[in-house]
Amino acid sequence: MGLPQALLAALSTEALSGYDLTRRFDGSLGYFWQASHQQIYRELAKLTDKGLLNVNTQAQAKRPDRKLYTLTNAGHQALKDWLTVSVQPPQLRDDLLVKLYAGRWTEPETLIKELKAHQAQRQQKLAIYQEIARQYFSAATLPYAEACIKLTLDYGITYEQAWLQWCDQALAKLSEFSDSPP
Amino acid sequence: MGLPQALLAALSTEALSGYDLTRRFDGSLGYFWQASHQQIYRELAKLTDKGLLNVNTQAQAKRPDRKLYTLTNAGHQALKDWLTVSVQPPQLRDDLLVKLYAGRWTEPETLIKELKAHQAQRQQKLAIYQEIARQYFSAATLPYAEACIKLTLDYGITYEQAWLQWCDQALAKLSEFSDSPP
DNA sequence: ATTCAATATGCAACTTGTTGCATATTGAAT
DNA sequence: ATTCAATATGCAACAAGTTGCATATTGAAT
Repeated sequence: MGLPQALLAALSTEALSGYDLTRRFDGSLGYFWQASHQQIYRELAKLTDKGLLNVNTQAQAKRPDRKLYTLTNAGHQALKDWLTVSVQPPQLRDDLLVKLYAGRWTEPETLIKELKAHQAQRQQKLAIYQEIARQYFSAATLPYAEACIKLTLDYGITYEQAWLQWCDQALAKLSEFSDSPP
Repeated sequence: MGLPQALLAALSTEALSGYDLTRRFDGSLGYFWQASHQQIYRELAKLTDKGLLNVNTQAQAKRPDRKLYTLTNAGHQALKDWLTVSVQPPQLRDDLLVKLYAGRWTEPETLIKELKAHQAQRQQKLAIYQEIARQYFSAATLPYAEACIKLTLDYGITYEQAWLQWCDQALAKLSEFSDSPP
């Protein structure tokens, strides 16, 4: 239960189409919540049914109609209500850790290779987060709304940095069991 | 796609019943993969159908039968094969970050309260991880199999520490916008 | 001319995960 | 005497997420 709220949150400051939202979930929003366009369209229909969203269909000359969604008063209230209800920390489900748990059944080299692939991906993500922080959130003082969003970005940066730090240690430890020179 | 492998991994070193596995997922394994008993029983049936698991039903005097599961050769091979196929980093889905993203629609005090609740939970988890590390993994040198498992524990410790570090910053930042004294 | 990427939406089938319920026994606590 | 926790398994219904497919147009590239 987080996608409905993520959609409400995204639509709380601007009117967006399903397509726009899909791209939001590739970027900013997507750094802490992912959703495919199929999920988004389905959920938008549900939220509209529940009376939380308004649809404003814009006919376009030569393209499919754009359906712009905005919050109804009920939608806005639902978002505010949710903000006061406590939520649980997410459950961790990480294939890589399952692999390490069963690591005895493969060579250290296999694990090292996998870790390095993840390391490269994480480094990229971290660089992106840092670039966003530099470009959009480098002001000395931010207003409350932006400061809140910056906290999510800070989270991403802290998290990726911690992951990379752990990865370095893990690689060092595994190389102790490896025959081939590092 | 990780539950089947987590089950195979758990059963790769000992024969266990569904009930045993359920408790494993409350502890060690559960720190990086969660599953309810319903999921576990369903998946065990599936894996048995596929010929990856053997069942050895033990009639017990006055209790329901215990079904002890072990890996077949095919099951063991499936686990080994999976270890060589690369997996993707997990997708992040965190309600708390969605809340911060939409933080402008509520008071900083609401967010602070929520963060502190999560902080307490995380501190507890960290303490548990550290205690396990102290009790079972404090030897100067561990054999490969144990060293691999220790890496998953190290991950948990690094992750929770990083989270708590971020949380401190976040609380400090939010208190700047709060009327009430910290 | 044709392919390809981007724009824009959506259905259907499937897998995975959650919630609620159901059964049956033992032993300890109230 | 009765309740409660632990042991031990499972079904059914639902919600959430994934995968594959389908449609239709524009403009740029080959």
